[in-house]
Amino acid sequence: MKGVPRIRDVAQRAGVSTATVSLVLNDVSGSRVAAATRDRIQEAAAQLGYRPNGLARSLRLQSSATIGFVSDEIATTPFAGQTILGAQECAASQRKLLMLVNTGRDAEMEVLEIMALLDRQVEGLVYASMYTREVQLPVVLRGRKVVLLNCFSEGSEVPAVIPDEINAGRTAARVLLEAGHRDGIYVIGGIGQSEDQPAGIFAGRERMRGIDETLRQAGARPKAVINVGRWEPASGFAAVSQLLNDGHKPKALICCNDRLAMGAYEALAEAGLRIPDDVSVVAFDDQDLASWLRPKLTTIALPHYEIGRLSVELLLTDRMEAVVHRVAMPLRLRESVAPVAPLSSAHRRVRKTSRPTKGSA
Amino acid sequence: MKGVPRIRDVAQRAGVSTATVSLVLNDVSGSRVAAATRDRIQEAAAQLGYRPNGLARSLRLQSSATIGFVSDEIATTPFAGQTILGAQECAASQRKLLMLVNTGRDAEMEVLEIMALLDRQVEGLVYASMYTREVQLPVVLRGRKVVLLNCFSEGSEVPAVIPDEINAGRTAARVLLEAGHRDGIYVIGGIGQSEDQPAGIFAGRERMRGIDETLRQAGARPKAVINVGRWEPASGFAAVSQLLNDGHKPKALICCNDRLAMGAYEALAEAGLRIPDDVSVVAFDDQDLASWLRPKLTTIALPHYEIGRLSVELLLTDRMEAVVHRVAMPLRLRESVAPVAPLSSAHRRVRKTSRPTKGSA
DNA sequence: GTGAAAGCGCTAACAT
DNA sequence: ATGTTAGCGCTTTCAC
Repeated sequence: MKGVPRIRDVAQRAGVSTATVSLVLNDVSGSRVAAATRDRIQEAAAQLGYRPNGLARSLRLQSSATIGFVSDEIATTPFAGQTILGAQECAASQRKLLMLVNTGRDAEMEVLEIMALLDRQVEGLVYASMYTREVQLPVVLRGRKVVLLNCFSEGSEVPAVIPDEINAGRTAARVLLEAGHRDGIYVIGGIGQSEDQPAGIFAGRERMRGIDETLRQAGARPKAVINVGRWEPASGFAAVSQLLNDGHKPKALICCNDRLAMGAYEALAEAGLRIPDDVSVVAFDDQDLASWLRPKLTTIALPHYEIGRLSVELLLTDRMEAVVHRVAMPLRLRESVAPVAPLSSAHRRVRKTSRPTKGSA
Repeated sequence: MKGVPRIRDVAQRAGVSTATVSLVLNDVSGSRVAAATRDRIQEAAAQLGYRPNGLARSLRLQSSATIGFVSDEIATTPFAGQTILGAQECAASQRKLLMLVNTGRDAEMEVLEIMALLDRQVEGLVYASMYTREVQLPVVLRGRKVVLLNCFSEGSEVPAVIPDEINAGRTAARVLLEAGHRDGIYVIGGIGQSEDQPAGIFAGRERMRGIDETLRQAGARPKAVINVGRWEPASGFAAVSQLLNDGHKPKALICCNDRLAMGAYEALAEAGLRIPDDVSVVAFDDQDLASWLRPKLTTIALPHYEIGRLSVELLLTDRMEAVVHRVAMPLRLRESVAPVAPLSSAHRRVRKTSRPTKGSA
């Protein structure tokens, strides 16, 4: 025997047929193999370092034990890493492998890449978007076993997994309300309306819904909602600077993502306002950035890992109903929210946030 | 014919044997098939929407057209996304698929995951580390076709691809020198020595080497090198605050990564020092963060994409010599470096950096 | 209890 | 110019 050992080599060495080796190695239930033979086979396999050829096995079994992961932009955004990790770990737990493919938002490429996956007989596909949005299910995917990750598609009968943005909005509002804030609340970001997105972006619309609802239920409402098209630090800085220049005196800011909050931090600092003493800030996403800011940013986390994990789990457990699964977005309580100006009349509420220790880093 | 069409179905429909279909569809060079037959086959295949079964094909061809990507931590760090993207795109350009696996730094898991890949007959493997370091090539990988990504292994005969950190260090120093800085240069980070890493981290050692060398060649040297164990914003803040408190008057800071620079920005701001007017700052990595800072950070970029791409290219072109490929780290010239205090004697040098427009966002 | 043989879907050497 | 056949490495009836 030369090269990689085959089942035939194991059979030969153990003095049995390949059929018996297969039975033993796969531990087939209803098979009656003598204990002695069994041992001989196990030993032979071990000695040779035999490992079944997965390709041959897959061909015979008509199942590849792989799943395809299609993403529009593997890159950028904190989304990628944790999402893929969640998907991969879930797949691994069922002894499945993930085949990764990236389409770069190019429709033609997308078809090609998906076909490459299909040709390899993947058992199912995850179709992932890097930011939450509605998508048109690619035609090549119709009738396939697929789950949508971080996107959804009205009318196409496939399950989808997205973050529960509405509840995240509620959480953000609640954090502020529980700290006693009712007045002077400003929202930076809004629905994220822009030329490209005249109706705003999904996260923006949903977060606003939750914020508005919860505030209203408490009889409060934002002093103003500043729509921002690009949710980047520079826009956050511009928006908040403007606000301050216009004479507004915010007591609390809900920033529609961490990056806007970063800009807000700068603008507040420049105006000599301290966080959270003068102004409380709460945001969304929980990028790494959030814990790099000083004081550390209280934010509602995108559940990247869980979204990836659940998508694959649905696939593997064959839960293919056209349901939109909304994954909870957990609150990361840090240092940027403080109770509203504690009056001399003693402490108003429990204070969960530790006071930011200025200059201690 | 029911279900997915097979080569047999195409053959039947075109009235030929499967062999001929294979010849035509694979466009085999030395084969003489009548143009008419050829057309009939093409048409039949098209009508049926026939696609060869990749598993069967791979089994027959003894080549799976897949490559394995093993990483210690798919997650965190900006590394993941772009690196995987580079690897995937390069693979795709050769019609190969990437199988992704993550070991979570668990040695036992690592072996299992790698075996899963090997069982699937991957044609080669990329073994990736999320931060540059020396690794011990896992025994299961010995004798396999593997390239090390962002890591290297003395003594194991495999190629490695890492960022060219030494030259990055030189670049950082050069940027400052070219802006006229010679005195008052401080390095924040150093070799990154800590309890865990008593000899410092690879990036730290190499960056320092390049910095020292270039500075020395210009007859300059850092006023001080502040070693920092954890290269995070908080440490950068602490280090620079300390410096300032101790009465130092830095004119330029080389921060060993962007995150340290973020902390440095804060410390400088708190001390009322402006960047780049009072202090120039240059850093390494080019995380997203770098362009979020105000003023935008001049930094030497980690070539994530190229590292991923090159690793796969080496694998696919079979360049398996045990060479350490050092990928250039490009300079991202932004706003955080300014010429040293322009004397009344007119402009000293070309000024490439645009003046940071305070407050314009 | 174990082995012989068929067959997963494809390609390639060899016939014709 | 096209068809026949063997075989990639494995699993799984079905005989014995």
